[in-house]
Amino acid sequence: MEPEKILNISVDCVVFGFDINTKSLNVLLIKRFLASENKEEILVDDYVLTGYHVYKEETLDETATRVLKELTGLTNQYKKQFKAFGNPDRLMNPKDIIWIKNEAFHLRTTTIAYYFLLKTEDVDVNNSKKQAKWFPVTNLPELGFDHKKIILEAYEDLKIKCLSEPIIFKLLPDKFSINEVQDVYQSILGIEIDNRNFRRKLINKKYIIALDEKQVGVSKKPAQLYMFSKDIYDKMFSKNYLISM
Amino acid sequence: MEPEKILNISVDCVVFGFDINTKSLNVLLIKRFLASENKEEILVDDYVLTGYHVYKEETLDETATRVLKELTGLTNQYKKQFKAFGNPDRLMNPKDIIWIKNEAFHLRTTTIAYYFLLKTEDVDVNNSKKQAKWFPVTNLPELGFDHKKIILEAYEDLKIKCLSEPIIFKLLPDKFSINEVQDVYQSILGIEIDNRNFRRKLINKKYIIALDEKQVGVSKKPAQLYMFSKDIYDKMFSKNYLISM
DNA sequence: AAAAACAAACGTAAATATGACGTTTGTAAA
DNA sequence: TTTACAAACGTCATATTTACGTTTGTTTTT
Repeated sequence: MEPEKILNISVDCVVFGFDINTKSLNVLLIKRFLASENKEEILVDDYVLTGYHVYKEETLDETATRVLKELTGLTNQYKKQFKAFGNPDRLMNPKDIIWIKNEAFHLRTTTIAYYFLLKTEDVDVNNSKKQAKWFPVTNLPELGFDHKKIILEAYEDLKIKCLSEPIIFKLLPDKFSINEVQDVYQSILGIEIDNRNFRRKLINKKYIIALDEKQVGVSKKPAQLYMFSKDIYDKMFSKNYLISM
Repeated sequence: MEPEKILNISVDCVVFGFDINTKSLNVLLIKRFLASENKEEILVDDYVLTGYHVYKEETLDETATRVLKELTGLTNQYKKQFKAFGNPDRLMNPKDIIWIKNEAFHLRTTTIAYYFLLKTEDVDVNNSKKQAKWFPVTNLPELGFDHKKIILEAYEDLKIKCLSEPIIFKLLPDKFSINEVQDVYQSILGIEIDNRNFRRKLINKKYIIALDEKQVGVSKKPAQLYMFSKDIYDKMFSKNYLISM
């Protein structure tokens, strides 16, 4: 039996996945489709974030973890609670009202929004009851509720946070090349970075550790692989207090 | 008549005020006191943040603005929604349960926490129905509910944010000296900064504008006054994308 | 087997920023 | 007039960033 829900509080999750092949920062979205009873008219046909109500006996973090697990099977992924959305009209677009009629849903629901950082390759989008699909964050489809706003605010937070914290590595495999790290930064920030300067900067960080391994199965020169050492990073108490406003 | 409340959602406000005289970053707290019926036993005697339930027809931002205004009379102050707190047990300390008996309060309330940045001098702590008092953020009194946690998380957010955004000026008067800016940084970050280097750095920013004015009523050499130009800052699209993880 | 293609990796010089200090200046109070 | 002292200015060494050119090690093509 399902635990008791808090009817007016939900958690919505912006699942960011980096696709190392297409070098694209993607968001995992769920299809929302509803036709009229005679099936002649399409009432709702768009996408939404994955989310669910908070249970009476769980923390907000637990809700987020549960929501991600239900959709992807994944646990232990990086997550951040970045903002709550509670405008009285946030579920009041015409399509949303139609949709909500079919769901057990409170019209004045406040949602606590999280984002996750993971690798697209870790998610099997077909192995889910829901129709889930990856979209580049720069090319989102039509979105229901206020979910476009939520995604864009998550993206803004990620852009800022990736400059000062080593969360970028959550989007990459444990073993990565310097250029892959650069690809992630470029995708997130939407900028070009000089490879020679970036490489030097990264290699000089003590918490970026060269492995005895190279890429395999690539044409052209295979890249040296590195790992990120959280231990070393933490020990460097890397709050460097550089004021750069 | 009071608008209808959402019983299980509140907004709590961490009101940060910088005291330019004592050079202290303070938090505005409200006394919570309850004696037993025979007045012989003190049941609750501590402090809490200012906060209130969200009304059915208002946004979360509006709630925060209202809460600040009710306590201080102030409007148009810098605010940031930084986190929601919704643990099932967050109002379950013995004192909190006693307290809640006397209030119209839902035991499983999720709170959306904001912090405000302003000047202590702008607040008249005596001109309020509630017993409000400033405490240095480094020397907090006993706190009710989970408010200690909320304050510390707000403080952490502020520490990080002040390094990359010019929010520091929200804690200072419109006209300020270089050393006053330094005082704010030192108070927030808990570090010593070399005055000569800091001064050089700040003066070189194009959005720090020297005024035709000096401090008055000080012994010793009066300091040159400056202002912060948000216009210039914004035009410099100062997202400088300096990766400094 | 040699050559071509090309990403990976290395290198260099100038400009800018930072960190660690010493020195001078302007004002009110002694 | 002198003193005290915060405000303001200056200097040098080092570190970081920016903007490029060059070499190296693979696989694929000839």
